[in-house]
Amino acid sequence: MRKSALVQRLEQYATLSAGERDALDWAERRETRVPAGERLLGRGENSDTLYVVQLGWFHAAIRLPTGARQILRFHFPGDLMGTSSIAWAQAVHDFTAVSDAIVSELSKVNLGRIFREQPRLAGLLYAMSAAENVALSDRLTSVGRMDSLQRLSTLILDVLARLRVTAGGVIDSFDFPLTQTDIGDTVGLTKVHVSRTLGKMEDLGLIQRNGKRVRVLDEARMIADTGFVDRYKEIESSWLAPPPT
Amino acid sequence: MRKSALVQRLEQYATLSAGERDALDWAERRETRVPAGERLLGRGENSDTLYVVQLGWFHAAIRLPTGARQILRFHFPGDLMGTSSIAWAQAVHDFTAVSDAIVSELSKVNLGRIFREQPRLAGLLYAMSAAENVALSDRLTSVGRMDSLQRLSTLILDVLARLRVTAGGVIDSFDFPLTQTDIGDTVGLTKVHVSRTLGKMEDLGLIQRNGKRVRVLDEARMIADTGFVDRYKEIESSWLAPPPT
DNA sequence: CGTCGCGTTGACATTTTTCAAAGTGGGTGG
DNA sequence: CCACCCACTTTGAAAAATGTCAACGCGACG
Repeated sequence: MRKSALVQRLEQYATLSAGERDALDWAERRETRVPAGERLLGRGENSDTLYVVQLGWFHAAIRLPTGARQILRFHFPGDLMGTSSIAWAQAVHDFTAVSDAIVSELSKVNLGRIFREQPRLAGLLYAMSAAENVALSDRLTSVGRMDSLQRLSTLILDVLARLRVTAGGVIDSFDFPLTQTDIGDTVGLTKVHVSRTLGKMEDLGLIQRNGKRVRVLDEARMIADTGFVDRYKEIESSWLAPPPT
Repeated sequence: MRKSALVQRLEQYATLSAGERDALDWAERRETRVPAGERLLGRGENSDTLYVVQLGWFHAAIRLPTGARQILRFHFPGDLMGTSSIAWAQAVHDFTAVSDAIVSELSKVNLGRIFREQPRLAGLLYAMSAAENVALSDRLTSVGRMDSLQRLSTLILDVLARLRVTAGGVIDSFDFPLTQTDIGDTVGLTKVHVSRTLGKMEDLGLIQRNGKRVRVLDEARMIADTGFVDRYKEIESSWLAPPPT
């Protein structure tokens, strides 16, 4: 069996013991393919399970009564999806595959078991949840207090930073599988304004586009202009005791 | 010794065992008074401890290089503050007392001990963190996809819902200790526009103001207009096993 | 070949910001 | 007790950013 993406993620932050790895392997079930564009879980549906992204992108979104949509967050391989619904019996957000994807399930009950038997894993998951919190805070700051160009810059820098974690090297271009409507729903702009602003960013020499591919040309200027901070490089776990042996 | 507000909060979600209560009492240290307007912790400062709000309001904020500020979240009694910084050695946000307040400290190391010895508490804290994520998501949705009137409505409804949790009854007015600059920094508007929009809400008969006091007159219409969902009523914890005895 | 989703562009409308000034009220020192 | 001050709120007019509506282009796909 392939090593779970969640195990790989956690191993970036701490060395896992065999027992910890086994506990995760045991808890994850039922790998499922999800084709691009398909919704994995809709708001209001019962949710007694979480999902681990093994491959591909997802997004989490809320839909307003008016039909408007806010995309809250993207989920990459190794992310635990659906934690936001853990405190309620029904899902709070929609989860939709942005690209062809594979997930495995981790039931809430099994998560409870991990909390009981593998306290350090629990702590790491807690830290990941806190990191998610900060990512949302950064997006909120961007949407609440920046203009359109800065919002798109932070989005691109953010995606770049997250991809670099798994890519293992420094990348400066990537495939951006979102439509401009999706992008607008992420940063709080209209698709029309997204189109104009991306055009302007190209004119300014900040980025270069080729179909769905985006190349970042002047990362330094984009960072200076937005105050972007890459928070994905590390997470602190020294407050957690070493694992049981 | 007074019962910790965190214990009270958790007891709303699950019946705590004596061992769980003791573990929390033991972990919390050093109550401190914080006068209104004082900053408890600034971004970038070392943070090896979390804070439990015992009394009063705080807000968590980010400051941009430009000087702009985004207020991310308000913390009420029973909230665990600083969890967002748990994955980093330095604080990520500023925490400022909105009103005169009292906090106690809960060091990260003691939190680690709770995770090891009281797995169900760990699970409850995880659920609280997930709930915090959802609250941020709701704010992001409001700022990203609603106009000024709706943003202010959701803010007022949100504060109202959170105060009702502790007030124990249905309240329809409350003291709002924020300046209009603060409010604007919360919902992504200028103080000038906040002033205008609050005036309009009064004209429309949605609210009524008296100094710093706000009375909600037409909650039904505000809810219908925003799709607001009160998520503070309950949190699910049935995926957690009963506490050790 | 036609259709459909997506991106682009233009003209115009609306919302929100900016800048400036005046009003208000609570607190403080004389 | 009064006068002043300071932070905050309110108001107006003009500017800027963003949204809306509509048309067109383009490529993928049946």
